[in-house]
Amino acid sequence: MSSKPNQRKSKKREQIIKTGKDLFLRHGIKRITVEEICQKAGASKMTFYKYFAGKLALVEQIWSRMMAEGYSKLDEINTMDIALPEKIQRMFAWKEQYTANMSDFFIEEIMSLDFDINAQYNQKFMQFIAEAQKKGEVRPEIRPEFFMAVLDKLRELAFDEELIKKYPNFIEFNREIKDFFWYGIYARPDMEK
Amino acid sequence: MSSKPNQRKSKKREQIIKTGKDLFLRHGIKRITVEEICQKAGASKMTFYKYFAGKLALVEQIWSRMMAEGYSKLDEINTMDIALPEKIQRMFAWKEQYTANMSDFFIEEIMSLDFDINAQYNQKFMQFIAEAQKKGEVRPEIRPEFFMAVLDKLRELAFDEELIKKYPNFIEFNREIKDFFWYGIYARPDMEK
DNA sequence: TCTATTAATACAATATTCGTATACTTTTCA
DNA sequence: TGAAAAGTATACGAATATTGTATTAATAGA
Repeated sequence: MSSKPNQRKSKKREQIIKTGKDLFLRHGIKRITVEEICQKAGASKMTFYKYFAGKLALVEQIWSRMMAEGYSKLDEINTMDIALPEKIQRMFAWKEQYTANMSDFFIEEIMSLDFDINAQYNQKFMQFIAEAQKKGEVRPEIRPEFFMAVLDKLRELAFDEELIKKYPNFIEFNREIKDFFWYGIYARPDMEK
Repeated sequence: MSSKPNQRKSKKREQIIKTGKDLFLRHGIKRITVEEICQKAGASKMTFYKYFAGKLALVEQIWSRMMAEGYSKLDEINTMDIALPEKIQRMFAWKEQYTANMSDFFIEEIMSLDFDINAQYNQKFMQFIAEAQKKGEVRPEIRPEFFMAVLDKLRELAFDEELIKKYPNFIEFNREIKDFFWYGIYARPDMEK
């Protein structure tokens, strides 16, 4: 009765995702062709297009899964009975480790695409802040809408080529933004670096 | 009186080589475009084509320099007053460290091209063997011509896709070949692994 | 065996990359 | 300073590579 077969469970599909992720993370998106993924994944091109509308659809699937991991981690850390600075530190630590083997190329490219999942993640993040606000860990007068606007603006910085050049890599640059964001927000800027 | 100006000393030229090397090692040759190199090197395409006939010419230049480093190291180790096994071990150690941050892609691609410099390196290597032979460290009945033939045949293995798949990466595979080569050659196969 | 899935190949439509021509600006240094 | 050398920006046709689909055949699981 199921018009769509067990597409989610196809081994080939999983193999394509796995291979694609590996290649994208290492080399970035534009450098990798569908055919290369298929070849390395041991699947034919037809199979690829059966499961994905195109290269970007695959990227979105991969990114979505990665963001899901982010969700879990965010939740996990948020549930912990520790202070905000400690949470933030742990989140950064996790993210740093998580992005350690992503090439700058990939990060830069993925930032320039905007998938729905990103918006969802933002929302999740807003909630996190709102909760911290309720606990009095973040200045209460800041509005969620302002958060969003600031986040957007800061993201725009990611396209300032000249600025980026001043950093050894994109991860460093990203950390700078995050640091500013947090230290500008947090009520006690004396937290350990 | 010099018809060719100081092309060898051009800063842009050096920058292109440096950038190209970095990108090629990380991602392999076919993935990188001339324009990308130029952009990252801060040079215009015209400048690129002024100094290099094309992408492959740049690759050859880069590879040539790397091989030159290999020469020096080979010489340096060979001059040392140590036994052959120790020399071999040091050469391997150096090569491993040297190739550690080369992507498999680059290694695979560079092997499939045959630049003159490779032949020269082979010759150098033959000399090294010949000397070891004189000292009685390698079986004396093996002829240089045989060395060459064996080397060629072993290199052909590098195109056996099926075989390569059995190894975690190209470097591992390479080590297997080298190990076979040496242990098959060396008079005392009991040398430490 | 029947049905799903996958493969192999060829293909037109597109997109990308190459390498050069042209006209221009900046650097170098005698 | 001013001529020579080095480099830039842009545009472009030609060559190549990539995409996504159609077709036909092979293969594996229930």
